[in-house]
Amino acid sequence: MRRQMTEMLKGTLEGIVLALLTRRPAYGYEITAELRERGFTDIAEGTVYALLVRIEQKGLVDVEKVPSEKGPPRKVFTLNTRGTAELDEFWTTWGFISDRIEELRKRGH
Amino acid sequence: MRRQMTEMLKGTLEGIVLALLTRRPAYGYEITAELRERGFTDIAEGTVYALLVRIEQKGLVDVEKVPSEKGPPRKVFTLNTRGTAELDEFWTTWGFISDRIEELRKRGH
DNA sequence: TCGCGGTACTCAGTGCTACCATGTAGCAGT
DNA sequence: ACTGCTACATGGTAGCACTGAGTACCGCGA
Repeated sequence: MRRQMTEMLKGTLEGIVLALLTRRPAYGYEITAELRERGFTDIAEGTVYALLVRIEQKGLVDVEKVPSEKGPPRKVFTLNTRGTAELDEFWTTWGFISDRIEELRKRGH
Repeated sequence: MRRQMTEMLKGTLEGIVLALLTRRPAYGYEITAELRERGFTDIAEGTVYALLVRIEQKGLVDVEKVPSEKGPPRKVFTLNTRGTAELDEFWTTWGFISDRIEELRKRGH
C-alpha cells in the first residue's frame, strides 16, 4: 500500500469501522469485505482483526460468538454506549481537521 | 493532546506543512506559529522540527540558512519540484479518504 | 479421498509518525 | 544577572497499520 495512505489511515480507520458498526453488528471478515467494497481494497485482513482486538479491549464494542455455516465461529461485534461516545468524538476530531485541511486546499490551489 | 487527534494527524500533518510552504518559504518557528494560528494550538515545536528534518531528508524541500535579527539563524524551507509532486499526491490520497468518510458521516447520522 | 477454494480468525515482528521533555543558543529589556 | 522571546535540536516513548505466516472449518469436484 502507498505510504501516504497507510499513515493517513492511522486514527481514521478506527473511526471508519466504528461508523460501519452503527449500521448493524458485524464480524471481522464481513467488515473487511465491506471496506473493500467501499474502495479500501488494499486493507489487509490482519489489519482489521488487530483493530477489532483493540476496540474490544477498549470496551467500545460487545462481542458475541455465533456459529457459522461455513468456517470457524464468527465473532460478532456490536457498538455499545462507550463505542458510540468514541464515535461522536471521532466525528468532532475529524470535522476539526477536515475543515482546516479543506481550507488549505481551496486557497492553496 | 487528545489521543484521537494525535493519531489522525499522522500522515496529514506533513501534507498540511507542505501546503503551507506552497504559499511562501518559511522556517520552523514560523511554521509552528502559523499552525497555532490556524487552530492547531497543541502541536509541539519538537513535532514540527522533526517533521521538517524528515521532509528535508526526503528531498521535498530546499534549505537555506538566513541570519535572524533576534535569535539563532533561521533554516528557511522552500518547496521544490519533488515536494510539489508529493503534495499533489497528498491531495489525491486525502480526497480519496475524505470522500469515503464523508459518505459514512452522511448516511450514518 | 484428496486437494482446492472460500470462510474466519490469530499473531509476531516491523516501520513510521506525533508526542514529551529537555537542552542549546542569541538577543532585548529590566 | 534575570527574564522572556526567538529559533533550532534530540533522545526516548506510544500507538497504529502493515507484512507474512499460520490455524481451522467447510463443501465440492476430480
